Amino acid sequence: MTTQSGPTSPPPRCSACSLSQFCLPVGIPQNELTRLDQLVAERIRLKKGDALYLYGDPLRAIFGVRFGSLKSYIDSEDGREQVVGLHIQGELLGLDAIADERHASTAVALEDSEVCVVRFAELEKLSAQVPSLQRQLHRLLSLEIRNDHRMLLSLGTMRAEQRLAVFLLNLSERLSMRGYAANEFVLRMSREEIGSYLGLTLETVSRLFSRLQQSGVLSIKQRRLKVTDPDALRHLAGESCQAPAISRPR
Amino acid sequence: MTTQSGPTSPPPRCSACSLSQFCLPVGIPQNELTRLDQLVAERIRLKKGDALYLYGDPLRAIFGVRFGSLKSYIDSEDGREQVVGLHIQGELLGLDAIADERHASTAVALEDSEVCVVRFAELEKLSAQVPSLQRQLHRLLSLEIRNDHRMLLSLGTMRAEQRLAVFLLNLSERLSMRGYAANEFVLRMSREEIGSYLGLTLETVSRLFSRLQQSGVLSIKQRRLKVTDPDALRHLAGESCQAPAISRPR
DNA sequence: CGTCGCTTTGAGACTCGTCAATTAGCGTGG
DNA sequence: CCACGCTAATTGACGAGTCTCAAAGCGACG
Repeated sequence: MTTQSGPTSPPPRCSACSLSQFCLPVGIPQNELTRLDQLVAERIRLKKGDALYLYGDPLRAIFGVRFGSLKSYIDSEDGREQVVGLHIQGELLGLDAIADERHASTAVALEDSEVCVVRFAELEKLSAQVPSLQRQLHRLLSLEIRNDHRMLLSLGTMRAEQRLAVFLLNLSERLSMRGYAANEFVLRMSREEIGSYLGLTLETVSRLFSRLQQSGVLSIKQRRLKVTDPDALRHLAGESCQAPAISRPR
Repeated sequence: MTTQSGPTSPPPRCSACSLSQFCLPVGIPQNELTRLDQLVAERIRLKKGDALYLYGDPLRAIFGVRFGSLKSYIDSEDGREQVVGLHIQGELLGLDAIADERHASTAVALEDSEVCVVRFAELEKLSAQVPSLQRQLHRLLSLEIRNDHRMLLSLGTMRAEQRLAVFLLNLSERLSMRGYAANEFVLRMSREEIGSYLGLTLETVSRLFSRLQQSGVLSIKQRRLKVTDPDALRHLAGESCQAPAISRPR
């Protein structure tokens, strides 16, 4: 009930995966991909609520989301939980475990999901042999750092409404890149989980949704969200939505 | 005045560096270290306030702090600044640039400093040939992710006082690992920069210092800090100060 | 010795957290 | 198929914690 469930699916193949443009295979020539296929020999199915790994578990593998979604979180001593990642199709998780070969967070499925198991020791070995794989692994590690910095910017400088707007737009973009509707999707996290992710309470999140619905920016029923005025949402998120200009130090 | 200054120092050598236990050379056998020496052929001296790189600059190298310290930060559209890193001796910076080969933050020296220049393309190449170097690079990337997650926990769940206590203890630990006094050091960041790092205003930071001094936890004169009651500080930071226990999902 | 930047301190406003009560939705079992 | 119970979500009232604005103090440096 606590840990992962489900049997292994038929052997997956990165070379044939429709998510390869988001995941590890990016930039790897077809003939090298077969070597990655051999490495990723297993998938794990998770039911909603199942844990993929727990804080402290030894690192055996990192994981790519095949379908569904997961959250990862860490706990403070006093039992509060900080969601540090929301992982959807084609995204990797478990990267924070590489440092000392133990998972530094806990990952739980937000819905029935399936992940590909990338045994890490072998991935490292292969990435030393396949430059394009090495490149992509580094890219993904760096991207994670960058995203975390963006979250720090949210939590550090933005008011509640702006944080939520930024979060929704980011999610919207990631979903639409994967072929889903940009303005109509299902939130897989509860108000409490969203709050944890954004450094807010569940009540504040709920109130914000109500208010944004009231003002016609979006409509939300349970976790079904429709963005009715994307421009307004972008405006709330901070206008330009582009990369900030070069800054002047000092 | 804006960008880096100072001439190149005599050729540095990782194999002889006293900081090698914190930096890239960790775990690399002596005979391989000479190859790293060849790669790190340059150092840059920075005066307080000098920028090492700017947001958007093409990634040429990542950097190891040889002495001194730097902050890195990103800007939001409305001109606010979020400090995302404080880098002291032996720590690497620039890792967020790997994803798209452009720096995603700006790095500025907090005091007169010197950094080693690690040309990234060559580092990648070498790390494919030296497994222990690859291992350490991955460790450092992962560690950065982990630290960012800790910061998210701070900004997301802690009150101002606790954030500051956690920050001071973390800094204290990093300094003492490098042979400096654990309970007496100089803050290289202004109240404003500390506030930015912790998601607070400079006034709040200043008030916190005053209050902690009042209550005998520390004494601070300008940026000279003395922790007079480390246990009390640890208590404020959340007791155990150990890694949290394994969490129960759901 | 004066200037400038950083820091301190105060007063008041406002956002958001807390506590509490109510409602809505959903699965379960009678 | 409906009643029940549970969890998630909503809404309100209130207060605490920070932010904002403002003024004054302090130090460093030329």
